[in-house]
Amino acid sequence: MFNKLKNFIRPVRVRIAPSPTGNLHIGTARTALFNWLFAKKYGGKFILRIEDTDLERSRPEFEKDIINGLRWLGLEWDEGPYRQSERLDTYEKYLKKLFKEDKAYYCSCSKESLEKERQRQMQEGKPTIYEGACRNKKISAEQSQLIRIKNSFTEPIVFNDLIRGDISFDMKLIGDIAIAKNLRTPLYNFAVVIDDFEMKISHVIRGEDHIANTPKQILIQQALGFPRPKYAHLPLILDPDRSKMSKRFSATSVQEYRDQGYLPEALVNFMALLGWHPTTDIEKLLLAEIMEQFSLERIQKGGAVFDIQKLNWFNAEYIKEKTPEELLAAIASLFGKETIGDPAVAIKIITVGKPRMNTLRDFREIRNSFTLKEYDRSLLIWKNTPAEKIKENLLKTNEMLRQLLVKEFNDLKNLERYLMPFADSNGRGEVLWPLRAAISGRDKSPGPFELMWILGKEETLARLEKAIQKLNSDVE
RNA sequence: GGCCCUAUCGUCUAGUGGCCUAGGACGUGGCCUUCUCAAGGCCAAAACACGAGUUCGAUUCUCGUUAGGGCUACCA
Repeated sequence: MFNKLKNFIRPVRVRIAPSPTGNLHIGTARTALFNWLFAKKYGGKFILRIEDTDLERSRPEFEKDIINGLRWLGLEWDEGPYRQSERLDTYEKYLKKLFKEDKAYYCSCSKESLEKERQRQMQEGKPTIYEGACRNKKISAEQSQLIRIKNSFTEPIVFNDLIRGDISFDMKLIGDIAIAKNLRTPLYNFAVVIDDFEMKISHVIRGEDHIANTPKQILIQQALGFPRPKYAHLPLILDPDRSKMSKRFSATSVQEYRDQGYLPEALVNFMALLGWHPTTDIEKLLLAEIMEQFSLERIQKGGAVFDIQKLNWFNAEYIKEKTPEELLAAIASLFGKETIGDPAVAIKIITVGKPRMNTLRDFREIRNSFTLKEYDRSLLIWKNTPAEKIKENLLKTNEMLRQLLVKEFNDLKNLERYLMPFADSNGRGEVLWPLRAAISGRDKSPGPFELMWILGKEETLARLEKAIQKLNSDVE
């Protein structure tokens, strides 16, 4: 019984097949994520295949970026990376097989004539197809421009998409598609079909933009007698104008988000929710938790707009969960040790700044907010309190703080316990506002105790003196 | 132009014929907390594209319209 079942249920093997013609794209990363989730959920294998058949545009540094990006996101692969450029013998073998069986032929049409034909068809309102002018011409390999496959389908091809249901294509509208430039240079649709077969891919999970390629790939599969994998086409990630995500609106590469100080947990969580939804109302989920509840049935059909606000919220949430030490390490590795300065101070800044951070990059801005800028005397005045009273309170707090040991200054709780009774008896606003204003020099800032804790005794007292002088000179 | 896909709050979505007075999250607004700003807590506004069917009953099923998107390479 079990063996019988095994004949029908193939082991789950999925792949991510990026082409190294650019940095790891958000869309590719999300496709990788869904493939990874599917593989892990069903105990299958996740395979990485680099589709570098386009020699002109493929670059090793992009491959490196893709690999680093997937690792950073925590999407480790079980097999690979395979490279199509290293598999040319295999493609040639199958190309020869097609020739031998009279299923492929050389085409000598020039790029220009093909383009002209295409334009003409479009103007006449006809579908743009290659009708097979060279099909029976017996063109030699030397005269050839490219290799085409014979499409003799008269019936439509219907395939079942796991997300969208049956999709049907009229094969007469597809024509004899190009599958290779020559025996050593396969084209995308051909290389994909060969590799998916050779790598025993069970489920092809990819972006919606590949729906139109599917009948072409099935055509090649059938010519070669390959089994058909199951298909699932994911909705696209969209820009705010609902077109396919592009650089026009926002950063499109994973690298850019990492550089901007986004955490991998946040990006993974956010990307998973672009087209998929958990089974409960809890949206904040780690990779392993998403995997637990993942299923293709819960994937949306329509495209999803990339909403940076929600990404920011996720990122802020995950930042709040980290310890200051963890954040310090992440910031140091991202921007270099020199942006941090004194680690002891940096830890304090992060502790105070954490609720204000959307990204790790915000650290710099928060750190800079502690430098004292020139400010107006009126900033020190709380509501309608007389300047004399303000000065009096400032003098008193200055005096109290002066008596504290440096060690006592470094204890945030102690600082607060020490000063609060005075503030309570003289009015919190009248004491705390001028204190905070004097130390920060700004109308908006963290609380006075936090500021003093970060700046230390010496700097705090210096700033207080300065404020008192301001009040003295202008009070006359 | 042709082919294909899609359609619930501004955005991501729940919803599989009655549990819907359409639920959650982000964002937005308000209130509370409070020395300011954040953070936090509470509350609110905000959507089934339209038109025909099917049905006792449609957000949910069917058809059409409209709107959006994708593909249309010797790129992947």
